[in-house]
Amino acid sequence: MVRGLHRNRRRGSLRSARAGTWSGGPAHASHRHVAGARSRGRAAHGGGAKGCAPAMNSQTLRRAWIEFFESKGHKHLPGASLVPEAMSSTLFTIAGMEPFVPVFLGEAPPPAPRVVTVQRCLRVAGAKSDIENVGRTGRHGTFLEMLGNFSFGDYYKREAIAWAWEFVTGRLGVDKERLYVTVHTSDDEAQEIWEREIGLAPNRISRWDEDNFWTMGPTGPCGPCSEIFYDLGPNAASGPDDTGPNKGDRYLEIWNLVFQQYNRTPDGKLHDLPKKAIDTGAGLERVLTVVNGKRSMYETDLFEDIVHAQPNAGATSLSLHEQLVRRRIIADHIRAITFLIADGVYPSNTDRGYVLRFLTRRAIRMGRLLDLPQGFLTELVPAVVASLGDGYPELREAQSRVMAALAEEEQQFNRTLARGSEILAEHIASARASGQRSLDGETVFLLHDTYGFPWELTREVAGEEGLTIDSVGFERLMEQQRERARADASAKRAVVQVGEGDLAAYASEFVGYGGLEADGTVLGILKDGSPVEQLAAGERGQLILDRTSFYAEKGGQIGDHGMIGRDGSWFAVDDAQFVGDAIAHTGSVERGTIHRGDRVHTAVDPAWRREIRRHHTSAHLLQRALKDVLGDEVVQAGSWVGVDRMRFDFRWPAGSLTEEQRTRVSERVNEMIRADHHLVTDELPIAEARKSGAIMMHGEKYGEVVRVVHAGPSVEFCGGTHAHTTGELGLFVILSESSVGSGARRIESCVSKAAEHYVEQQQRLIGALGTTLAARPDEIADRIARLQEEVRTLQRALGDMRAKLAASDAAELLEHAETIGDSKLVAAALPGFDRRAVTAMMNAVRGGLQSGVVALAGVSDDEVSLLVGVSDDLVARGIKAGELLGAMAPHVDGRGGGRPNLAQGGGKNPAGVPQALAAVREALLARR
RNA sequence: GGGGAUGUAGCUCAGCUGGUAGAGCAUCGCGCUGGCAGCGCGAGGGUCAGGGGUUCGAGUCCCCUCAUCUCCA
Repeated sequence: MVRGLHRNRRRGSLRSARAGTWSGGPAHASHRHVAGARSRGRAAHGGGAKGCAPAMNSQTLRRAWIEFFESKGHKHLPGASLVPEAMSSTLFTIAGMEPFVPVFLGEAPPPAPRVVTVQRCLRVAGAKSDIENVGRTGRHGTFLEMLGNFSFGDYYKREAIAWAWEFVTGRLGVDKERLYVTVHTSDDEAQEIWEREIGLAPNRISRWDEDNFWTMGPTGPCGPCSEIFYDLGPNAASGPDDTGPNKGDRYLEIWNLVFQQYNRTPDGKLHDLPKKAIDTGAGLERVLTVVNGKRSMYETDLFEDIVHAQPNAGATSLSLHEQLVRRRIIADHIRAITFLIADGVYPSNTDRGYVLRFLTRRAIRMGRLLDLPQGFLTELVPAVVASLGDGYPELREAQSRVMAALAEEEQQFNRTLARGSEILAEHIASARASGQRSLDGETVFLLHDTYGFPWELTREVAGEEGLTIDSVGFERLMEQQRERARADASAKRAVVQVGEGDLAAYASEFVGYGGLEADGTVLGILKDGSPVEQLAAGERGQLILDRTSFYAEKGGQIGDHGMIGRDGSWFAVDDAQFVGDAIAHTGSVERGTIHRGDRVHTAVDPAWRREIRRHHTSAHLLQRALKDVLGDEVVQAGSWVGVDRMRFDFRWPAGSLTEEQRTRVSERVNEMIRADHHLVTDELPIAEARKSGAIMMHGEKYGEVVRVVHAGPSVEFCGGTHAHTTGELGLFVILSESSVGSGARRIESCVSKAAEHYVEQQQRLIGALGTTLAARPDEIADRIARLQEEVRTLQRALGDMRAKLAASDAAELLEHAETIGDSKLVAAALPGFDRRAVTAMMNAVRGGLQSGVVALAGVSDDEVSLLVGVSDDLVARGIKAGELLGAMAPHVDGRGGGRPNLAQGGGKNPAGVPQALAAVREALLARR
């Protein structure tokens, strides 16, 4: 009875879905957060009996971790964004060591010899692989926090192992009897430390090969590792074979100690690293599980709080266990979603934005299965912030922005579902009409691929109509799609690798913040992409210097122009770009010869740099002005600074700016320019800079020391070059305001000379208009409006006149109508009639001729327009306009065709018009 | 980055295999009318996203660009 009721309600909701409203309605919305939610959640997973307080919650564990390693001389660094640096090969930060990859590779100096971090990570790389396990096992999740301690050539295996053991057994008090470790087959040293110094029995240590050799990729730093496992007990075993680490679910890996010992070169050989390093990672969620005596990380406060924050389920056919799994998946996904948006990722159809969208839509589908009210996902954001806000204060600041972006995405998905439902209904109807029992794979794929309608929903709705779906055919098409994308990606990768390898070895120092000139040494020269020893006059190439005053394109500021030279030899630079850490100066030798190893003087074109500096500063002022006028929710989404204009993209969901907003923004910037603020640049540690409230671009990662640029009320992190005072900018002008995708706007503007130039140009244009129109500038708009009105009136009058003329001409033509057999024929040549005029005449003549054939030939500009009309009664007797036209067209060197009652054609030989008209008569006669 | 779809009046959309650019709503005018989207008649409103090509002729076919939606990597 109850089940039946549920099914009916469910069906009802789907029906309304197909009608275009997925809204649960206001009745749903008012049911959120009812008191029963908490107790129901508890009861559902059977944890209600355990009344004792947890040994440690996520916040105390996070703090304990940092404090413990600080006491061992480590420097605590804040975790990096989920969005890695531009050069990274991964889409997201996937490991605690990721921000330190350049350090391990020797490309950057270590921030400190010993470092401790809590690093947020996202693991959805193989979107289909692990994600299916999320919420189902106790240890799989997409968003994770990695606890890491690092040594860069400082301490090594002995200390790393000892401290790990001390933290787990001492500080956390984990039962030693349940701990097991693994060691690499080659690593007798680690085995010995575990046995002799820790005192672990040999039967608790197992040796593995590939499982205990850590690599970052096919090449680069790598080494053996040693892992600590916790025995969850026989009840957790996944089978009789689950008797130790790496075999099943019973033994949970909580810590991985990586001993970075080698560098693997492309030939596959291992070379000893000059400085051996330690990189350890413990999953916060897993450690928390163990500390609290739970079997699943979903039973810890990190997830329970978010599961409990979810509203009550509505009508659902899912078992309690399946409901809980769905709730855990939602909890996992909303954690990832919240952090992604906070770190500056927005839902889109490419790259990171797509992964975010994928997670969002997956979570919403899960919620749908539980019949949760629309918008539930957005409402969960505060719970995530409450859960993680202590560890990540930036989350609190981002909350309203995250909710706004998520609410928009939820709405977008509802629109997608509504549209997909309509299309699906059509396909179901036609499938049923043709007596099919199943929807073919092509249809399911079309709905998914083109309209974003999830196949699970297709199956569900089709099922209600008694149809199955061809999931084999669907999966085959999906695989083809994946294959296409992969083939493309691997083809692209192969290309990128060629040519850049030689430069990666170099690093250049930028010394141009203070001045435009510097002295350096030529480290390398490239011509056509390959290294050469020298470059002679007239040759183009690239120079790599150890020190340079040229700013390489970065942060949206374009590369400098200028000269590099030594006595008598000059190289003109027209671009500067980063290649790895090296700055490549592109240009050509104007005089003499440049050799590798030359001591050279670099001189940036002062006018060039001056204009760029001013435009860069204007970007800062514009951002400040946008926030002042539109509100602080404006977030920069990229910029481009050139020598004569500037492009600024920002998140702004409310569509185009009004005229008034534009004006106010422009006025605000000019105010700041007139105030003539001095620009002050501080270099400070990142933590202090953050406190100062400077605007920081989300997703951008900075070194330990950052540059903070003050320009009056504008305070921003920035590595670019700037004007000395805002007054230098002179005048700010907005050139355009446009869209760059949903929820993002672009402003193009200019300052200084470019702005002056623009204003002059506008004045010239207005002047020219005024002269042409003989009007004062303020009269131009009115004058044009009047002219347009006049043109319209004249056109209308002309149209009427034409119609009248046509009518009288038509009357005359009708008088001359011939009778051929029992049908009438009007055949006429119309000099000066173009295609439109002939068409008008046709209408006039046909209006006065109930039954008959009209054949007209207009001639204008040496082109002939043919038109043949046949009345319906004659069409019924088999006379086709197309055939008559076919008889006419050859005489004017043309062709044509059309429908039985009206045919059009044309040709380029006016001399043939009489013959063409004669041909119609003959054709009609022949039909008799 | 690759694939699919869409772009026509202010809005929602139709326009079959190329052959005179349409409907509903909205706007304006006139008339009728005792309401809730009242009714009737009429009018204005279009570079068919932009550019190129094929063709006698392109909203329709082909190519490129842009925008939006969507899937995959």
